[in-house]
This record gives sequence, C-alpha cells and structure tokens, in this order.
Amino acid sequence: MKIDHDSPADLSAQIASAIREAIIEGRLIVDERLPSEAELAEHFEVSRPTVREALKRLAAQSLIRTQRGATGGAFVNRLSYEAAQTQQITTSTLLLSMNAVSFETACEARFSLERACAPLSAQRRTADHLAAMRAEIHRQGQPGLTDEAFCASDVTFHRALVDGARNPVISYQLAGAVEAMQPLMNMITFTARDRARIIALHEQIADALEAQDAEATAKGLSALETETQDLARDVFAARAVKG
Amino acid sequence: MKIDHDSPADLSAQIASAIREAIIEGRLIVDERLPSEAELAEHFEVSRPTVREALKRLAAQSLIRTQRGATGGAFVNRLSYEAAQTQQITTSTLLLSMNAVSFETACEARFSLERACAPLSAQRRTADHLAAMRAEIHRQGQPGLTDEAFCASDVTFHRALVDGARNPVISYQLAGAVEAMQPLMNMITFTARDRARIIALHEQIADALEAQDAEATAKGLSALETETQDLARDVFAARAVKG
DNA sequence: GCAGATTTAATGTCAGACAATTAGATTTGC
DNA sequence: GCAAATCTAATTGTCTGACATTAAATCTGC
Repeated sequence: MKIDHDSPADLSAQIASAIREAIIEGRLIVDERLPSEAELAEHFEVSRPTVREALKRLAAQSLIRTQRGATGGAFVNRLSYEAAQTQQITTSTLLLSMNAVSFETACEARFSLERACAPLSAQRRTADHLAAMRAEIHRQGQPGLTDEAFCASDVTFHRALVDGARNPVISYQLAGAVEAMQPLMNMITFTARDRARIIALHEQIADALEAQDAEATAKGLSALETETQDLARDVFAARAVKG
Repeated sequence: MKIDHDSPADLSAQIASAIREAIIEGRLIVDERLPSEAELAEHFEVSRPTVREALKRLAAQSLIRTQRGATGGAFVNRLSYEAAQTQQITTSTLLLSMNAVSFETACEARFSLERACAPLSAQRRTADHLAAMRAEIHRQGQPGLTDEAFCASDVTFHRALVDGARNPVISYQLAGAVEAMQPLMNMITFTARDRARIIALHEQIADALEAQDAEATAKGLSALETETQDLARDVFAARAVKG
C-alpha cells in the first residue's frame, strides 16, 4: 500500500483511497484494527494530521470507527443496513433538491419501484406490517394534523409496505426513493378532500395486502401515483398563476 | 450554527454535522463559498486542524469541494448523479459483502427492481439503448470471454435496460442494486451451456423492448431470475459437496 | 482476592509555522 | 497605451511538537 508524494492530489485523499480499496477488496476485514495513527504516518511517510484527515474521510463513510484509550484505534466497521440507509436517504434527498428534479420524475421513480415490492409484500407481509399501515392510515385521518405530519405518516406507511417484502436489500434500496420524496411532498398543501382521497387509496392498498392480492396492491399504488401527480400538477399550476 | 465543547462527541464530527445540516436545509446553497478555515476555526472556537478534519468528512461525502489559492476555499458541491451513483455502488457492494447477504436475497432484490423498469423502458427506450444491449449480447457470445468479463457485460446490459426508462432517479437508485450483484456473480463459473441460456434470455428481453412489449420484457426478466437462481443453487450445492 | 491507584497507549485537540497554489494587483518593457 | 512579467495576498496543504483525554491493563495495599 503506497501513495505518490508528487501527485497533485491531496495526500490525505490518496491515503483514504488506499485504505478504502483495502477494505473493499477484503484485505482488511470487519473489526480488524488498523495500525495506529503514528504507525500509519510512518508507513505513508506523512505527518499525523494528514493521516487523521484520511481517517476522518473514511469515518464519514462509516467504513471505520475510532476508539480512544489504551486498546483504542481505528477499526473496520461492519456496514449496517441502518447506517447504509441513513447515508442513502441523505444522498437521495440532496440529489433531488440540488438537481431540481421535477416532482413528476421523482414520483414516477418512487411508485415504479414501490410497485416492484407489491408481489413480494402481498405474499410475505406479516400482521405487524399490516398493523403499522393501519395505524398510519388512522393517524392520517386525525383532524388538525399538519401537512408535514401527514407527509411523514405517508412515508411511514409506504416504508411498512416496502418492509413487508421482507427483503432487507430491497428495503435498503427503496429507503432513498421513498424518503427523498418527503421534502417535495411537503411543498404541497393538502385539502381535507385531498387527504380523504389519499386515505381511501391507502385503505385500498392495505386491504389488498391483507388479502395477499398482488395485482390489487399494484393497482392501488398506480391509482395513488395518478392521484399524487394530479394533485401536484394542480398545486403547482395554481401557484404559477398566483405568481 | 453552534457546537457543544463539553459534548463527548468529536468536535470535528459536530462541526461537520452542523455544516451538513446547513447544506441539507438550504441555508448554504450550491457553489456558495464557506468561510475560510481560519474563520471557521474562530467561529466554532476550535483550532484549524479540527476544522480541517470536519471539512474532509464533508468532502468524503462529495458535499463540498476545496480549491487552493487566493480565491480558493471550500464550496458547496452540486451533488451530481454520477457522484451519487459512485457512492451508492460502493455502499451497496460493501453492504452485501460485509453482511453476507445470500445470493438469493440479492438476486431477488435486483430482479424485482429491474422488473419495475420494464414498463417505462419498453415505452421509452431509444435506438441507442437497444444498440447497447445488442452489443453486449454479442460480446457475451464471444468464445474465450472470461467469467469476470461475462459478468461485467451482463451488468452493462442491465444498466442499459434500466437507463432505457429515461428516468435519472430510477437509474440512480438501481445502479447499486445492479452493480453490487457483480461480486456475487463473479463467484459463479459459467459453462458454455449456462451462457447460451442466459444469452437467449437476453435476446428475448431485447426483442421485447424493441417491440415495446412491457409484459414480455417483465416475463423475460422473471425467466432470467429463475435461471440465475437455479444456476447459483447448483454451483453452491456442488461446492458444498466438494467441501 | 479485590478495590483503588497508577501506568500506558491510543485518539482528540491545540498552537504556530512553512510550503504550494492561485487570482488579482502592480510594475515593467516597448 | 498595452501586454507581459512580476509581485502580493489569501487560502489550502502539510509539518512539528506538545498537551489533554480516555480507557484498558497493571500494580499496590490490605
């Protein structure tokens, strides 16, 4: 593992890449302890602060964790589904907001991918998943619920649907698609009538899952997509008129 | 934007979080220049190395970039689809390898999500997407192709299929699911007969897309999933017997 | 033996310095 | 006057050396 001191690239970036490669290729395994900062500094022939910057880069990606104390040091992290999801949600959210992705495009992506879960979720969902969905439907019907809370409940409902597929890889991949929509949804004001229509479709979807009817689930999701797209179109059109 | 000097958490982690929040909430916008390291150090009442560690954390997530020189500094990055995809592929790959995700689970996730693209891709794919897929099919038929190259070509084929949906959000979300399978596929040895069957299914899928037949595309993908799962089962069973 | 004090090895933080880079201002040559 | 060369200032990149903090291991007294 060597770096190029004459390269124009930052030494800390090079060191981070070298260690990252070692982790990805399995030369460093989970829970293995890296050499101490002083030893790494000596190995790469750089100062300790430079090594530290490299380690912080890796820590930001959850590739390593550090512990202080006598037996401390930097250890290769087991990348958990939870940590990966958190990162993915942050990245997806930023990607959508910074690239001015249209509501239409994001919505299409989200519902397309969610429909992919319908067959699995209809087959495998547990009573717990159904109960979680019913609970969110109930919450969504509460009067006085803010638009933001309504959207948050919507996200929870859909994540329960996705988790119903009981495939952690799918749950991970879809976390970004579902959660990143929330800021976009938050731009919409929901009238009581809008909410009623959405809740009715949520009920339809929950019923279909309870009956383990994959086709009806997919249909419900498609209807919800159409409803959401129409709603957004109206809201944005009204806003454009107002100025 | 303040931090807690008495918190047990690293100061550099706190500073990174504070700036990250500011970016996510839009208080710092794309291409905006952050204060210089010296100014940040003064503001947060920490030393420059500590600020630098925080900035390197953000740089590792592609949230900022730094420039040297008179008008240099740290700038908020526009998170590009490309950078986001690269990160997602790294994370997905590590997630699968470190958590010993079964071939079955990963394969199910990948094909479920890919089937979600079938309707859109059948409708919108361009001649370019078809050409890319045909080219990969041709490559896959070449004698003397290593297993690794065969798998890489497989990934390219499927990414062309996904890109055919012409929805960048979908392409981004699925990049991880498709690419992260490659290391798992690389564990399989493909006989000539295996390859022939896979190529035939690829042709079937390409034909369906050319005919803009969504249902046939989905069917082709399902058949390919079954084929892949069977193949993997055989390989792993044979390996288990051998020891 | 065991509780508490001590040692030790590691990360976390700091201060100050110098090197390298780059844009812009200034000077110089004609 | 204008273009090229030079200087200047601002900023990041890196280094050195030190001290603070943490936590496990070891020693000590009883």
